[in-house]
Amino acid sequence: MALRVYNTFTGEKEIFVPLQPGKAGMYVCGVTVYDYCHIGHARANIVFDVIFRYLKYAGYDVTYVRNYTDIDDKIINRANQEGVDFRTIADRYIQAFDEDMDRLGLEKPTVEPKATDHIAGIIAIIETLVAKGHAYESEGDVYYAVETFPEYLKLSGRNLEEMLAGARVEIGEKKRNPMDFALWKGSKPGEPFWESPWGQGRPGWHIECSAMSMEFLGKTFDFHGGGKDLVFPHHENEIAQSEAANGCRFVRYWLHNGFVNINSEKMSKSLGNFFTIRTVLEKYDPETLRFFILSAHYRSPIDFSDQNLDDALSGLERIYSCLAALDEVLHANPASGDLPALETLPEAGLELHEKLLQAVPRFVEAMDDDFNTALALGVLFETVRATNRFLAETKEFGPVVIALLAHARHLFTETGTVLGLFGNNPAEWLEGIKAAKAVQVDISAEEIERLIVERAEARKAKDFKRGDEIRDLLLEKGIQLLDSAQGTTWNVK
RNA sequence: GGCGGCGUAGCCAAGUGGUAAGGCAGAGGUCUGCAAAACCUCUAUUCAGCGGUUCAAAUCCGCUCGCCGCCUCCA
Repeated sequence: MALRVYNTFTGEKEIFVPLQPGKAGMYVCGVTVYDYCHIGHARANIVFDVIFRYLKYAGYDVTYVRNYTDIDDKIINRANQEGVDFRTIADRYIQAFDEDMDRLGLEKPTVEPKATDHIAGIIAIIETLVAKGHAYESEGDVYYAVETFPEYLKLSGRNLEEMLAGARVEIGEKKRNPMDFALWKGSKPGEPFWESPWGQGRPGWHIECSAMSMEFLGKTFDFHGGGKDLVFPHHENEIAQSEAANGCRFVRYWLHNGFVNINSEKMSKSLGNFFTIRTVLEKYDPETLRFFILSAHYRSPIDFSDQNLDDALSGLERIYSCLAALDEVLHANPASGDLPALETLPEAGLELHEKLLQAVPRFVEAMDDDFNTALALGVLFETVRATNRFLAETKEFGPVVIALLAHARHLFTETGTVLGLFGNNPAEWLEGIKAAKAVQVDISAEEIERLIVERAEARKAKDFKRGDEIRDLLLEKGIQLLDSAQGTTWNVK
């Protein structure tokens, strides 16, 4: 079945029909660069990274635009606090954002425009809006007159009269209607500015997205995404600006991701209950964070907690352990050929064979259904179990068996490309997790190794009492021993 | 107050009309000198509650309870 996406605009899942066959245009609101990103930003960006990857996987030629808002009141405030230029602040946090996204395994969007590089385009749209009577100049500011756009609030399903009746809307003297919003703000002394037909000033918050999306994707394009909190006013205002200026439909499918919660409450700057990405990554592996985020549907709220991250890590370890086992076998036995015919498989391989045949179609079906990554991961876990079972029961690794295992391995490589997961060398990744855990343990690796040797000697001498003593001692310190034919390894519990 | 969402096992989480995926945790078993890992089996007669529609409801409708979001900068 074809790709279906939930469109905020209609409130329904719709079959995706691209504007131009074989192509997809996507604009996602980026960050305002005045501080480090928190995990809410991580979620939004990871979610749209996966959507970008999946659209490409599905065969579309995708143009993905994600902007940096590098001029804004908050940036100016921050610059004033530090006594530096706004550019210094913006550049610092653009770099920080790039580092964070890179660590989280995000692909680079096709274009990452900055608002300040598009002032001319912004001014051009505002001029058009003024000329068409949708905007007016007022003491150096330019405002959008919401009453001139009958479809205003159609995205968020609100009612202008009722919103006006709400006491929380502050009436600015410069505005004709309290709901009008700024397209251009005249600059105060000492503030950064650009020359414009209305004097020196800077763009309002929403207009940059109208300008940049039009520049790179055209007047009408396929997807526009962002966090749920952007529906109003940001996206609503973008629609008003773009559609009034261009006289045509702005966005065809609106996608909005759910929040990251802390104790079931929205994480936000104002509540002060946020964690920055870098803080979280001091404690957790970036792929674990990514895996955690993808373990829920992108529109659902997701609760961030140590417990949930630990569970995610356990799940990811299960997958990587399976991949490490596969790689070990495949490394020792060169793979070749296609998926073997059923009748040539040993009994234990039938289930795996069947799972592998279904895996990609099921994965695709899950992703086609509004990017259901949680379901998709479920499919992969089923394959892990089938693989483990087969591995546990297989003694001889003939060409047929190897071909089957190679296909299992390939499944994870292929789906991992879409999800941005499993890209690490499994053995190395597991080793890294182990090392990270080992740091928190009150015993050195050398000491552990020494005790393992001592235990081996004791066991060789059939001194199981001493051997068990050592094992229990280590277990007490959180070290779990794993005996195998090749010797003893250890893990941090 | 207006608009919207959610409530599925101890925890996380899919499933939106056809008889409850998956993960974590837990219990028993196989393996093991004993363990661990892995594997096998088990763990929701039931989807917040109460009514209704239907041959059939976690899924649709109504009401109730609880939680959350947007309405102000916010991913």
